[in-house]
Amino acid sequence: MTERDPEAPGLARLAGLIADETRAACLLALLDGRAWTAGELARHAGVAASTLSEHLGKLVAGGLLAEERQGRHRYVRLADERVAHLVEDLAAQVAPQAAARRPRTLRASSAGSAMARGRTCYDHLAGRLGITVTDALTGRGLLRQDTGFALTDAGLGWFEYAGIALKPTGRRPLARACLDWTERRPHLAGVAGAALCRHALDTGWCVRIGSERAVRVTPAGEEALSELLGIDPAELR
Amino acid sequence: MTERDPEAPGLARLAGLIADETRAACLLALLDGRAWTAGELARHAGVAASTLSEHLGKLVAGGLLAEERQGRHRYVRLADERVAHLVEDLAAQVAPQAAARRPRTLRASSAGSAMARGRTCYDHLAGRLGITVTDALTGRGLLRQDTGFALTDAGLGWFEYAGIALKPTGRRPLARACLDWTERRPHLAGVAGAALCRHALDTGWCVRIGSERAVRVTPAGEEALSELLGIDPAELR
DNA sequence: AGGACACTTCGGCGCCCGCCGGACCGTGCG
DNA sequence: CGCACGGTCCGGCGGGCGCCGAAGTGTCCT
Repeated sequence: MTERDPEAPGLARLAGLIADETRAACLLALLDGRAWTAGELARHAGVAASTLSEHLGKLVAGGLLAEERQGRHRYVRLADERVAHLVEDLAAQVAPQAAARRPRTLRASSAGSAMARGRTCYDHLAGRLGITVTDALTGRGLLRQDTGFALTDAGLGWFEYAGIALKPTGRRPLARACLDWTERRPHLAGVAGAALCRHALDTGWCVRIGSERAVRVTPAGEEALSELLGIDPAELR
Repeated sequence: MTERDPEAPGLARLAGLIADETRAACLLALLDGRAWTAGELARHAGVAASTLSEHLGKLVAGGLLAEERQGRHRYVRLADERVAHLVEDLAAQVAPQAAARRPRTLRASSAGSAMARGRTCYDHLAGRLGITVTDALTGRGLLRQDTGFALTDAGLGWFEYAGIALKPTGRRPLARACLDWTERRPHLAGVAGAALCRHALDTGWCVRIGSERAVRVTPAGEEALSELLGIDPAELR
């Protein structure tokens, strides 16, 4: 009959890179958008350094990770935004089942709630913080979600007014919806999402909690978000 | 250190479903949006019926496929639009490497060109046809791609004028970009893309070529697309 | 009723791959 | 300079899984 699609082997190989629990754990950890050392990932994943070294080799060879060697350290991060998008989407597909199990231990629950309040998702804001900002933009007519997902002209003006530069880079879309897997709702990603997140961290609207992906809104951030987007500070706590 | 993400096992399991070449071939085949019998897929993939039966069992159990049993036939199709999106995205990630190898045999090349001219991608139009229509919508101010991807108000009016109903279904976005993996450019998917494709097939603007994913524009279709979107019929040949 | 056919179940085979520990190599620090 | 340490390479082990053919079940046709 018709021959098997020629891209089937490539598809299988790509999926195979993610199909290992240890590698999956690495990719999820790297979703914070930062570079980790091989050792950190090995401890995080709970396997021997030698094992993780091989995993990194495969992920780098497969184009999912970019590496940067500094002295005796090997730093790796997600190769680009496309890979982050891919992992997000896969994780979001899994989430519906995960939503069924509720937080078990107190510690997991409180750690979970910090993450649920606000975190970074690769290079943009996510969690309730990300949703709140996205909703505020939409409610003020700066972002259009009813017929797709795009900034309006007023939205472009808002970014300019707020002093957040949006420089178009290659083919990456200016605005893109990223499905949050705790809130199960779309939030702002793409160039605009990344610029907003960077601005928020640079100007001190948010700070990272420890070395984790979770972020916290500062008093200065509350004031700025209230003024620029009419967000009630209580929503962020 | 910090514990491994709790969704790592789920992510690995999901990817594992796609990580087999035979299952990948099935998923790609099913991207045409139609239901295939187990036997058809077995012949397509070139494995024994018994082998394929087991694969289908896993894909269905994993939620990637929906099945429908009719008499002695087992029909399967992609479970929903989310799954189609996922497979598309993974395939698009693979495509860059595939683009390097050019068509080899004449037969593959001509079969490829029919697919490249126009085809369905799950439930919307893709290939050069999909791109041309998307570009025409964008050029006429009906679709906005510069700040994201969304229909404009004029675009909503166009669909109404053309007699294509857009009924919002659940959470599925009205317009969404789908990256075409032959053209490497975004084309219209989502509710609007599906409605447009269905309308095109129902009213005879396009017909399927054989039992494949490839579609051909009819003379009536050329006239309609020229009148409604100013598309030069020569672009579609 | 009987036979053809689509699909499923089962047992067995063989390969692939993730894991580890131990040896090795290079960097950085005291 | 030498030791500690991060990372890599290698051999070997074990489990998981995709494959098949043969036997079994249910459906449709004649």
